[in-house]
Amino acid sequence: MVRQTKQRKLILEELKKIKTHPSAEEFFLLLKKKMPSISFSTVYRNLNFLKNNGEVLELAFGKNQSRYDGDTSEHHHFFCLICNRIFDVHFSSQDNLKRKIEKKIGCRITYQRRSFYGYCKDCRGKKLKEKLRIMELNERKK
Amino acid sequence: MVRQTKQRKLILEELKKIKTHPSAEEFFLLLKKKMPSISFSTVYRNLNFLKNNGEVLELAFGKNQSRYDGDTSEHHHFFCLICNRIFDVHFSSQDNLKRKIEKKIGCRITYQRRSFYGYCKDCRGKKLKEKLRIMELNERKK
DNA sequence: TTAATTGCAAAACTTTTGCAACGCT
DNA sequence: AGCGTTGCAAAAGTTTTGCAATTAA
Repeated sequence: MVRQTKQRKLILEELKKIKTHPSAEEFFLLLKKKMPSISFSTVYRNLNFLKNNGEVLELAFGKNQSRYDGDTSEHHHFFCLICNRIFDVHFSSQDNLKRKIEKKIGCRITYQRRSFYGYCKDCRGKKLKEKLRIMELNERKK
Repeated sequence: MVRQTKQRKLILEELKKIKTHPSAEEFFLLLKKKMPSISFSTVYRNLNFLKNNGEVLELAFGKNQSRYDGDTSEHHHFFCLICNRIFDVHFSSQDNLKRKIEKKIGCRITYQRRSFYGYCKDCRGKKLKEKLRIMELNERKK
Protein backbone atom coordinates (compact mmCIF):
# COMPACT_ATOMS: atom_id res chain seq x y z
CA MET A 1 0.00 0.00 0.00
CA VAL A 2 1.30 3.39 -0.98
CA ARG A 3 2.11 5.85 1.77
CA GLN A 4 1.97 9.59 1.77
CA THR A 5 5.16 10.85 3.38
CA LYS A 6 6.05 14.48 3.90
CA GLN A 7 9.01 14.06 1.56
CA ARG A 8 6.92 12.71 -1.29
CA LYS A 9 4.32 15.39 -0.74
CA LEU A 10 6.92 18.15 -0.85
CA ILE A 11 8.59 16.70 -3.94
CA LEU A 12 5.39 16.62 -5.94
CA GLU A 13 4.19 20.02 -4.74
CA GLU A 14 7.48 21.74 -5.48
CA LEU A 15 7.96 20.16 -8.87
CA LYS A 16 4.56 21.40 -9.90
CA LYS A 17 5.60 24.92 -8.95
CA ILE A 18 8.96 25.07 -10.72
CA LYS A 19 9.12 25.80 -14.37
CA THR A 20 12.82 25.09 -14.87
CA HIS A 21 12.59 21.33 -15.49
CA PRO A 22 15.42 20.56 -13.07
CA SER A 23 17.60 17.49 -13.02
CA ALA A 24 17.26 15.22 -9.98
CA GLU A 25 20.38 16.78 -8.53
CA GLU A 26 19.33 20.39 -9.06
CA PHE A 27 15.92 19.59 -7.66
CA PHE A 28 17.44 17.94 -4.61
CA LEU A 29 19.53 21.02 -3.84
CA LEU A 30 16.46 23.15 -4.16
CA LEU A 31 14.37 20.93 -1.90
CA LYS A 32 17.12 20.84 0.70
CA LYS A 33 16.44 24.51 1.38
CA LYS A 34 12.88 23.70 2.41
CA MET A 35 13.68 20.40 4.11
CA PRO A 36 17.35 20.21 5.06
CA SER A 37 17.16 16.59 6.11
CA ILE A 38 15.96 15.25 2.76
CA SER A 39 18.35 12.93 0.94
CA PHE A 40 19.24 12.67 -2.71
CA SER A 41 18.14 9.06 -2.92
CA THR A 42 14.69 9.93 -1.57
CA VAL A 43 14.31 12.62 -4.20
CA TYR A 44 15.62 10.30 -6.86
CA ARG A 45 13.46 7.37 -5.88
CA ASN A 46 10.37 9.50 -5.64
CA LEU A 47 10.91 11.05 -9.03
CA ASN A 48 11.03 7.56 -10.48
CA PHE A 49 8.04 6.53 -8.42
CA LEU A 50 5.99 9.54 -9.48
CA LYS A 51 7.04 9.06 -13.09
CA ASN A 52 5.84 5.45 -13.05
CA ASN A 53 2.62 6.70 -11.51
CA GLY A 54 2.15 9.18 -14.30
CA GLU A 55 2.38 12.16 -11.96
CA VAL A 56 5.56 13.67 -13.37
CA LEU A 57 7.33 13.50 -16.72
CA GLU A 58 10.93 12.48 -17.23
CA LEU A 59 12.56 14.32 -20.11
CA ALA A 60 15.69 12.97 -21.79
CA PHE A 61 17.93 15.11 -23.95
CA GLY A 62 21.03 13.35 -25.16
CA LYS A 63 23.48 12.21 -22.54
CA ASN A 64 22.62 14.93 -20.08
CA GLN A 65 20.94 14.04 -16.82
CA SER A 66 17.23 13.36 -17.03
CA ARG A 67 15.09 16.39 -16.32
CA TYR A 68 11.71 16.41 -14.63
CA ASP A 69 8.45 18.19 -15.36
CA GLY A 70 5.56 18.37 -12.91
CA ASP A 71 3.16 19.44 -15.62
CA THR A 72 1.65 16.31 -17.13
CA SER A 73 -0.77 18.06 -19.44
CA GLU A 74 -0.01 17.41 -23.08
CA HIS A 75 2.60 19.84 -24.32
CA HIS A 76 5.88 20.01 -26.21
CA HIS A 77 9.39 21.10 -25.20
CA PHE A 78 12.02 23.33 -26.65
CA PHE A 79 15.59 22.57 -25.57
CA CYS A 80 18.28 25.23 -25.98
CA LEU A 81 21.46 23.64 -27.30
CA ILE A 82 23.57 26.38 -25.71
CA CYS A 83 22.26 27.02 -22.20
CA ASN A 84 20.41 23.69 -21.86
CA ARG A 85 17.25 25.36 -20.61
CA ILE A 86 13.95 23.70 -21.46
CA PHE A 87 10.92 25.75 -22.39
CA ASP A 88 7.36 24.47 -22.36
CA VAL A 89 5.32 24.77 -25.50
CA HIS A 90 1.60 24.63 -24.87
CA PHE A 91 0.51 24.49 -28.46
CA SER A 92 -1.84 21.92 -29.81
CA SER A 93 -1.95 23.12 -33.38
CA GLN A 94 -0.41 20.84 -35.97
CA ASP A 95 0.50 23.19 -38.76
CA ASN A 96 3.43 25.54 -38.75
CA LEU A 97 4.20 24.54 -35.21
CA LYS A 98 7.86 25.34 -35.68
CA ARG A 99 7.17 28.87 -36.87
CA LYS A 100 4.66 29.44 -34.07
CA ILE A 101 7.06 28.30 -31.38
CA GLU A 102 9.86 30.44 -32.73
CA LYS A 103 7.57 33.45 -32.66
CA LYS A 104 6.14 32.70 -29.22
CA ILE A 105 9.37 32.10 -27.32
CA GLY A 106 11.75 33.92 -29.63
CA CYS A 107 14.01 30.98 -30.37
CA ARG A 108 15.58 29.57 -33.49
CA ILE A 109 14.73 25.91 -34.00
CA THR A 110 17.34 23.90 -35.85
CA TYR A 111 15.71 20.49 -35.65
CA GLN A 112 12.93 18.57 -34.00
CA ARG A 113 12.23 15.03 -32.93
CA ARG A 114 9.07 13.13 -32.51
CA SER A 115 9.05 9.99 -30.39
CA PHE A 116 6.29 7.50 -29.88
CA TYR A 117 6.22 5.15 -26.90
CA GLY A 118 4.24 2.00 -26.31
CA TYR A 119 4.14 -1.73 -26.93
CA CYS A 120 5.43 -3.23 -30.15
CA LYS A 121 3.81 -6.04 -32.10
CA ASP A 122 5.84 -8.72 -30.39
CA CYS A 123 5.33 -7.40 -26.90
CA ARG A 124 1.73 -6.31 -26.80
CA GLY A 125 0.53 -9.81 -27.57
CA LYS A 126 2.33 -11.28 -24.61
CA LYS A 127 0.69 -12.03 -21.36
CA LEU A 128 1.63 -9.88 -18.42
CA LYS A 129 3.79 -12.61 -16.94
CA GLU A 130 5.79 -12.89 -20.12
CA LYS A 131 6.16 -9.11 -20.24
CA LEU A 132 7.51 -9.09 -16.74
CA ARG A 133 9.94 -11.88 -17.60
CA ILE A 134 11.28 -9.85 -20.51
CA MET A 135 11.49 -6.72 -18.41
CA GLU A 136 13.55 -8.69 -15.94
CA LEU A 137 15.76 -9.91 -18.76
CA ASN A 138 16.26 -6.34 -19.87
CA GLU A 139 17.09 -5.41 -16.30
CA ARG A 140 19.66 -8.15 -16.13
CA LYS A 141 21.22 -7.08 -19.42
CA LYS A 142 21.86 -3.67 -17.90
CA MET B 1 42.15 18.92 -40.37
CA VAL B 2 39.82 15.95 -40.28
CA ARG B 3 41.28 12.59 -41.14
CA GLN B 4 39.63 9.58 -42.65
CA THR B 5 40.73 6.59 -40.59
CA LYS B 6 39.69 3.03 -41.27
CA GLN B 7 37.97 2.95 -37.90
CA ARG B 8 35.86 6.00 -38.61
CA LYS B 9 35.04 4.74 -42.07
CA LEU B 10 33.91 1.38 -40.73
CA ILE B 11 31.86 2.98 -37.95
CA LEU B 12 29.90 5.16 -40.33
CA GLU B 13 29.45 2.43 -42.94
CA GLU B 14 28.24 -0.14 -40.46
CA LEU B 15 25.89 2.19 -38.63
CA LYS B 16 24.23 3.03 -41.91
CA LYS B 17 23.63 -0.68 -42.49
CA ILE B 18 22.19 -1.62 -39.11
CA LYS B 19 18.57 -0.95 -38.36
CA THR B 20 18.66 -1.79 -34.67
CA HIS B 21 19.71 1.63 -33.34
CA PRO B 22 22.39 0.14 -31.10
CA SER B 23 23.89 1.72 -28.00
CA ALA B 24 27.58 2.61 -28.20
CA GLU B 25 28.40 -0.56 -26.31
CA GLU B 26 26.31 -2.87 -28.47
CA PHE B 27 27.70 -1.24 -31.57
CA PHE B 28 31.25 -1.64 -30.31
CA LEU B 29 30.75 -5.39 -29.74
CA LEU B 30 29.36 -5.69 -33.22
CA LEU B 31 32.24 -3.78 -34.81
CA LYS B 32 34.77 -5.84 -32.92
CA LYS B 33 33.75 -8.80 -35.05
CA LYS B 34 34.82 -6.96 -38.19
CA MET B 35 37.82 -5.22 -36.67
CA PRO B 36 38.97 -7.01 -33.53
CA SER B 37 41.48 -4.31 -32.60
CA ILE B 38 38.96 -1.48 -32.40
CA SER B 39 38.48 0.05 -28.97
CA PHE B 40 35.36 1.21 -27.21
CA SER B 41 36.65 4.73 -26.82
CA THR B 42 37.29 5.02 -30.54
CA VAL B 43 33.74 3.95 -31.25
CA TYR B 44 32.42 6.25 -28.59
CA ARG B 45 34.43 9.25 -29.67
CA ASN B 46 33.55 8.73 -33.29
CA LEU B 47 29.86 8.47 -32.58
CA ASN B 48 30.06 11.83 -30.83
CA PHE B 49 32.19 13.22 -33.64
CA LEU B 50 29.80 12.03 -36.33
CA LYS B 51 26.84 13.27 -34.36
CA ASN B 52 28.35 16.75 -34.10
CA ASN B 53 29.02 16.57 -37.81
CA GLY B 54 25.39 15.74 -38.49
CA GLU B 55 26.24 12.34 -39.94
CA VAL B 56 24.50 10.23 -37.32
CA LEU B 57 21.66 10.82 -34.86
CA GLU B 58 21.86 10.28 -31.15
CA LEU B 59 18.57 9.10 -29.68
CA ALA B 60 17.83 9.46 -25.98
CA PHE B 61 15.09 7.53 -24.24
CA GLY B 62 14.94 8.08 -20.51
CA LYS B 63 17.93 7.00 -18.50
CA ASN B 64 18.92 4.24 -20.86
CA GLN B 65 22.14 4.48 -22.82
CA SER B 66 22.02 6.73 -25.86
CA ARG B 67 21.24 4.91 -29.07
CA TYR B 68 22.55 5.76 -32.51
CA ASP B 69 20.96 5.98 -35.92
CA GLY B 70 22.90 6.19 -39.17
CA ASP B 71 19.86 7.35 -41.08
CA THR B 72 19.76 11.11 -40.93
CA SER B 73 16.78 11.58 -43.20
CA GLU B 74 13.83 13.12 -41.42
CA HIS B 75 11.82 10.44 -39.68
CA HIS B 76 10.24 9.55 -36.35
CA HIS B 77 10.88 6.77 -33.85
CA PHE B 78 8.78 4.31 -31.96
CA PHE B 79 10.27 3.01 -28.74
CA CYS B 80 8.91 -0.20 -27.21
CA LEU B 81 8.59 0.20 -23.46
CA ILE B 82 8.95 -3.57 -22.96
CA CYS B 83 11.76 -4.79 -25.19
CA ASN B 84 13.40 -1.39 -25.69
CA ARG B 85 13.63 -1.83 -29.44
CA ILE B 86 13.39 1.26 -31.59
CA PHE B 87 11.48 1.25 -34.86
CA ASP B 88 11.87 3.83 -37.58
CA VAL B 89 8.81 5.62 -38.80
CA HIS B 90 9.21 7.12 -42.22
CA PHE B 91 5.97 9.04 -42.31
CA SER B 92 5.75 12.66 -43.18
CA SER B 93 2.02 13.03 -42.87
CA GLN B 94 0.79 15.19 -40.05
CA ASP B 95 -2.70 13.91 -39.41
CA ASN B 96 -3.55 10.72 -37.65
CA LEU B 97 0.10 9.88 -37.43
CA LYS B 98 -0.46 7.81 -34.32
CA ARG B 99 -3.10 5.64 -35.97
CA LYS B 100 -0.98 5.25 -39.09
CA ILE B 101 2.08 4.15 -37.15
CA GLU B 102 0.09 1.67 -35.11
CA LYS B 103 -1.28 0.17 -38.28
CA LYS B 104 2.04 0.14 -40.11
CA ILE B 105 4.22 -1.47 -37.45
CA GLY B 106 1.48 -3.16 -35.44
CA CYS B 107 2.24 -1.46 -32.15
CA ARG B 108 0.12 0.17 -29.48
CA ILE B 109 1.20 3.74 -28.75
CA THR B 110 0.55 4.93 -25.23
CA TYR B 111 2.11 8.37 -25.47
CA GLN B 112 4.27 10.54 -27.65
CA ARG B 113 6.73 13.38 -27.23
CA ARG B 114 7.72 16.15 -29.48
CA SER B 115 10.99 17.97 -28.85
CA PHE B 116 12.37 21.02 -30.53
CA TYR B 117 16.06 21.88 -30.44
CA GLY B 118 17.87 25.10 -31.20
CA TYR B 119 18.92 28.43 -29.76
CA CYS B 120 16.75 30.31 -27.31
CA LYS B 121 16.13 34.04 -27.28
CA ASP B 122 18.97 34.73 -24.87
CA CYS B 123 21.49 32.55 -26.63
CA ARG B 124 20.89 33.17 -30.29
CA GLY B 125 21.69 36.85 -29.90
CA LYS B 126 25.08 36.13 -28.42
CA LYS B 127 28.26 36.28 -30.38
CA LEU B 128 29.99 33.00 -31.06
CA LYS B 129 32.65 33.70 -28.44
CA GLU B 130 30.02 34.23 -25.79
CA LYS B 131 28.28 31.05 -26.86
CA LEU B 132 31.47 29.12 -26.46
CA ARG B 133 32.05 30.65 -23.05
CA ILE B 134 28.61 29.51 -21.90
CA MET B 135 29.14 26.06 -23.38
CA GLU B 136 32.32 25.84 -21.38
CA LEU B 137 30.44 26.93 -18.28
CA ASN B 138 27.89 24.23 -18.90
CA GLU B 139 30.72 21.76 -19.33
CA ARG B 140 32.19 22.80 -16.03
CA LYS B 141 28.85 22.49 -14.27
CA LYS B 142 28.71 18.85 -15.31
C1' DT C 1 57.02 15.46 -40.68
C1' DT C 2 53.31 16.56 -37.72
C1' DA C 3 49.02 16.84 -35.89
C1' DA C 4 44.75 14.07 -35.70
C1' DT C 5 43.37 9.76 -34.06
C1' DT C 6 43.71 5.43 -31.68
C1' DG C 7 43.84 2.07 -27.69
C1' DC C 8 44.22 1.54 -23.02
C1' DA C 9 43.15 2.49 -18.48
C1' DA C 10 41.56 5.37 -15.23
C1' DA C 11 38.51 9.22 -13.87
C1' DA C 12 34.18 11.46 -13.77
C1' DC C 13 29.56 11.52 -13.77
C1' DT C 14 24.82 9.55 -13.21
C1' DT C 15 21.76 6.20 -11.58
C1' DT C 16 20.59 2.44 -8.59
C1' DT C 17 20.66 -0.38 -4.42
C1' DG C 18 21.44 -2.73 0.41
C1' DC C 19 20.27 -2.05 4.77
C1' DA C 20 19.22 -0.41 9.33
C1' DA C 21 16.33 3.13 11.26
C1' DC C 22 12.14 5.52 10.97
C1' DG C 23 7.25 6.69 10.71
C1' DC C 24 2.65 6.17 8.08
C1' DT C 25 -1.62 3.68 8.42
C1' DA D 1 2.56 -3.78 14.86
C1' DG D 2 3.79 -4.17 10.20
C1' DC D 3 5.65 -2.77 6.25
C1' DG D 4 6.55 1.08 2.96
C1' DT D 5 9.82 4.74 2.99
C1' DT D 6 13.91 7.28 4.32
C1' DG D 7 18.93 8.48 4.74
C1' DC D 8 23.36 7.01 4.19
C1' DA D 9 26.95 5.05 1.82
C1' DA D 10 28.53 2.16 -1.39
C1' DA D 11 27.91 -0.21 -5.94
C1' DA D 12 26.75 -0.29 -10.64
C1' DG D 13 26.30 1.68 -14.96
C1' DT D 14 27.49 5.13 -18.50
C1' DT D 15 30.26 8.67 -20.44
C1' DT D 16 34.52 11.15 -20.79
C1' DT D 17 39.49 11.94 -20.68
C1' DG D 18 44.88 11.80 -20.24
C1' DC D 19 48.49 10.09 -22.50
C1' DA D 20 51.81 7.55 -25.14
C1' DA D 21 51.85 5.20 -29.52
C1' DT D 22 50.24 5.14 -34.11
C1' DT D 23 49.04 6.72 -38.64
C1' DA D 24 46.83 9.60 -42.36
C1' DA D 25 47.85 13.54 -45.05
